Amino acid sequence: MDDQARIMQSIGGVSLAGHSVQGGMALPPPHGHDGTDGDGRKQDIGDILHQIMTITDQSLDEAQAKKHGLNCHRMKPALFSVLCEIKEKTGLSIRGAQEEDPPDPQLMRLDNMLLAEGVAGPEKGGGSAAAAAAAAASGGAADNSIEHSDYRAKLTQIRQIYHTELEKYEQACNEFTTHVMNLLREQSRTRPISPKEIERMVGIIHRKFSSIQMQLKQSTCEAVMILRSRFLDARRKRRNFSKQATEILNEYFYSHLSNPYPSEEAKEELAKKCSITVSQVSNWFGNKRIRYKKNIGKFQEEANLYAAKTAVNAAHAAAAAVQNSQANSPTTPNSGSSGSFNLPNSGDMFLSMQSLNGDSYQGAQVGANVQSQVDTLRHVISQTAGYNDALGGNTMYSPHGLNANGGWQDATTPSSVISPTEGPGSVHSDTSN
DNA sequence: TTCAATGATTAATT
DNA sequence: AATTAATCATTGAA
Repeated sequence: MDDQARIMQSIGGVSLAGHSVQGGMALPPPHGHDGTDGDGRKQDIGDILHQIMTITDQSLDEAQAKKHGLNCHRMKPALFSVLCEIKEKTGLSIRGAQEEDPPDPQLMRLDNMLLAEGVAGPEKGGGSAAAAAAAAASGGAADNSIEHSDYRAKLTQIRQIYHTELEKYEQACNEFTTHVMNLLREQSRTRPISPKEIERMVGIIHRKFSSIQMQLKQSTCEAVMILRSRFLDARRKRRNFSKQATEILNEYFYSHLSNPYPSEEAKEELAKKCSITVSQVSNWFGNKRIRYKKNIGKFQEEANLYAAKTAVNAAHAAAAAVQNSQANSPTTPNSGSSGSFNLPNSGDMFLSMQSLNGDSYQGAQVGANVQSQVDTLRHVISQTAGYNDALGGNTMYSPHGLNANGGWQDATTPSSVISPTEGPGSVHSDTSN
């Protein structure tokens, strides 16, 4: 009972003091009259602590009243700041180390991948538009793009899910953060909470949410990878090139048999003509070279076919070239070999064509295009010559620029003529499956 | 179903 | 970076 009375009295005192403070003047408290200022403050603090200790015993109304009283006490700000400081120090010592952790490398990887796959980042409307344009530009690639449109549709689906989920998370995170911040700010009126602490709390919340986000990103990445492996693995969805494209490629190949390495520009040209990509052209030539070299006999028929195809033009052009060189015009301009694969300046050196079937070619220096025409001519010659030298099995002759070591020397070879009637069925070395 | 043909990928090489 | 050689995975004809 006695305690209670004293408390009530103190409350009255505190309230009074508070009011006086609010009034604008920091008057000494009622108890402060008896001695020094220090004594009064001590008394104040004692009172406050006492009140805090006993506040749980009070009824709600009383507690509210007391709270108000405490809030208005003139010592409150100072005490709070001191308490904040103490908390700050202890809190920091507890978990001060993991303040600014570096960005998670795994998260970064995921982010990069999502960005690369076009899941994260800006809406790739341009991408689909470009693809559509490419499809429109190239009729042959239509089926290809249809294939990809399926992939794109699925990717867009993933993308949408990812973005809505991400947005949801973000929104939830923000909501939660503001909620917590409000709560803490509210509490900071009655509890010593420093801004730094709030900040830290926000950081913790963000970390938690970002770990959830990481899971989302991880599963999205997985989904994309699966989609990718199913749709974009070209080995699975291999399409044969159109007959036309193969034709063009073969024409080039056999008319440049001495050096079937199209320059970058030539590749681009071929790619455009065949409605395929440059790397596809490179693949094709890579495969062709190796397979041709491995089993020339098998390709003989094909070679002759394409040789015959271009024979007329080539013969024409070659004749013109020879005439030109005989007329000692030093540079042979494009002798317009049928318009196709006219290497503009393919870096081919001037070739001294001495030994075309042993004949010494007096035209000494002609351009690469002529060389290719000569290649073609060789086929024609070989075809008409009918030089059946009994290539029953794998007698490796070195036709054209293919030297004994298996390299394509652009120098001319002393090619004795080729057997045209050599059926397939020599060594089948590529059929390793 | 089988199997050669073929486009793509990969590791090694230059 | 381009190419070779080996290999993979699919296509399409038989």
